[in-house]
Amino acid sequence: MRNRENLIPVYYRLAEDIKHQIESGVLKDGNILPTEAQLGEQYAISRMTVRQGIALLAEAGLIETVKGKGSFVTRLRLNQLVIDLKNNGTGKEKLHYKLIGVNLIRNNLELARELGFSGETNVIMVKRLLVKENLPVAIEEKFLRYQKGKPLLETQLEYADFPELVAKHQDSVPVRNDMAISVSVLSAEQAKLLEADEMLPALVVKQVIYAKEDISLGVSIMVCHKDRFELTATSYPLSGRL
Amino acid sequence: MRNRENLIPVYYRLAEDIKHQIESGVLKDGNILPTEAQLGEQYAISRMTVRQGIALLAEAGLIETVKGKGSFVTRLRLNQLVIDLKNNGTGKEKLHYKLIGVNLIRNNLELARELGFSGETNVIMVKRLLVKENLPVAIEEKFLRYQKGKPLLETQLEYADFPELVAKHQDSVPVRNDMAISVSVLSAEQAKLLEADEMLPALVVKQVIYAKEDISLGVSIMVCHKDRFELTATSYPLSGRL
DNA sequence: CAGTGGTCTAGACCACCTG
DNA sequence: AGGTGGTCTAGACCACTGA
Repeated sequence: MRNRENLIPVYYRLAEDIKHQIESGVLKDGNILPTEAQLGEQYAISRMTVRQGIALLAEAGLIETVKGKGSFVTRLRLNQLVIDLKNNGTGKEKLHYKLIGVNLIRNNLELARELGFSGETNVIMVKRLLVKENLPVAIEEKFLRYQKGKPLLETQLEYADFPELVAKHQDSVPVRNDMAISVSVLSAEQAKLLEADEMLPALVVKQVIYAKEDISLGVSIMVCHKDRFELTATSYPLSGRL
Repeated sequence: MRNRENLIPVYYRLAEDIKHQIESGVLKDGNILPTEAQLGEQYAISRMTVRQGIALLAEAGLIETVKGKGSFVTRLRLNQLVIDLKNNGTGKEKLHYKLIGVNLIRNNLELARELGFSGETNVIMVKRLLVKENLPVAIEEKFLRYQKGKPLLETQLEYADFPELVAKHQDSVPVRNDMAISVSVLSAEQAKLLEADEMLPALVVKQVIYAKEDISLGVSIMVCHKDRFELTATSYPLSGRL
């Protein structure tokens, strides 16, 4: 059964059929799917093509396959949410970045150790303000390993997001980004920058970018105005494309 | 080149080889990979097997393939972080759940509309306290569509996490979970439950569970003590299994 | 036009699970 | 032992890209 008249691939149709059966409750959590051979017969397609469809469903988290047993419907992993740092902040309005300052902090072992920058005691600190419609939204402080011969370009400082900035500045390849979300209150200095009251509660987002083998490449701390910034996440991307 | 002596599949070795080339900087962002035919020749394997390895890399977000052109190294999507609601909270210590109350709120159109429960005006509200080592960590309020003949069992109320609870209580299949993270201050009542001071800043995590076609099935609001709860996320799961 | 990735086949052998 | 999914092959045709 080659893919004639209709442009969408057969394995994709198979995957969608099963997906709809799951979402409508025909196939329930824990149910076993027909075997790959059976599905191949039903759809009159070869087993490898069936497997391609099965793989899509497994990737989306709708089913799990167990060697020697079969494929089983699983509850979607709705406990895993994806937070997309782009399209995040406060609505669709464009954010502007206002550079406050760039410092090279030399030989501060204390700081370097705190940032996890083993073997490097010179730290670059970048501080900038996120502005939306002339209203300050958050303060960003970024700490980077000093890297000889890799200057920070003006344009990078103004526009690049954090993982991108690290990638541009480092020879090492960033492979992981860890995030911690917590709550604080604004200091006098922070309140002034954000044009808000001191002691106002604030959302604090800390990121650490790692190269392979857990080598820390950079740390970013965002202090966000509580009424002008909201973090959102959704489970959807994990089960996307189907 | 069948898979002899070594137990790991060939396509997996291929994927790991390329992964290491990317992580060590041999292959850089934007570089094109050898064609599938070339890789097949290099590794002395068939093209379908090469494609299996390529698919792994694409799934992990390390490369992107473009029809008619080739496969290209991409920067990892470190802007997408995954929040895993299990293993989240405050360390590895086990959380206990203390049920505060269950209410059936009848014919409250205002509330039902606010929750997005179209066509259903009866709402079940579950309130419970998250406790760690005898210290209250967060207050949870869950709102569920009333569903005839689907009682909430004691055990579910005590242990089930929110998406699971919704799945158990509803006939509809949950397919999406949206989350919003914001900041608030404790009310007098909340402060009392959390054994904390009134007006203390608090992390607020709101979740909405949907069935297909954006039908809202349930809403959960967690108010977390700022010093006893921290949300963490990592980019790792998206690029996992390699 | 030649080259690329995307789809698909009809086989094969294997490792794993269950009765 | 018989059934399942996991791996792999050696072909084939297609749609898309670029020169």
